[in-house]
Amino acid sequence: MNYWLMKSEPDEFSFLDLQNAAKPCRWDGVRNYQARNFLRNMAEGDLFLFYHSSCAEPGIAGIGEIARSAYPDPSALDPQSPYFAAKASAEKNPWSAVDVRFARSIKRLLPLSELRELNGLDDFPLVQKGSRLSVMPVTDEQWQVLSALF
DNA sequence: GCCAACGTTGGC
DNA sequence: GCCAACGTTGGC
Repeated sequence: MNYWLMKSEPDEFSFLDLQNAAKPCRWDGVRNYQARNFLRNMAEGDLFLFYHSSCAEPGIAGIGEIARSAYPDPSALDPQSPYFAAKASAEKNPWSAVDVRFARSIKRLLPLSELRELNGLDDFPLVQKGSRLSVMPVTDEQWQVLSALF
């Protein structure tokens, strides 16, 4: 099983939204090739850190689980969607989505500022200067470091 | 709101 | 293929 981190703006979709959802939620709108490639490497049952970005308290809010592995992202074909991709077609849709569900809560939000202080996360893209990846892998070692705070 | 850093676009 | 211009991300 692999571990991941995925960013979401809580104003749009928060960890609480995921927790309160009655069924799996689609994680769509990823429009970066590197992030998309990580999506495609996800398997049902993988766990991910749900990260809140672009908000008052950026940080890890909780833990989710991949409920369905990657499939073509329907939002790329929807002209009404903010994620509409004009160059995509049903035959050739380069973008992927996964479905996710709530896995477990953590004791408190783990703020980015605190994550920067931890030892063992130097190679973690989240804390690297200039990194904007919205989907990234988490190594077993990094997960171990973080799980001490869950 | 600012701005650094990055990714993408498009002319050449 | 280069690279300037532009748009986006995302912390602060």
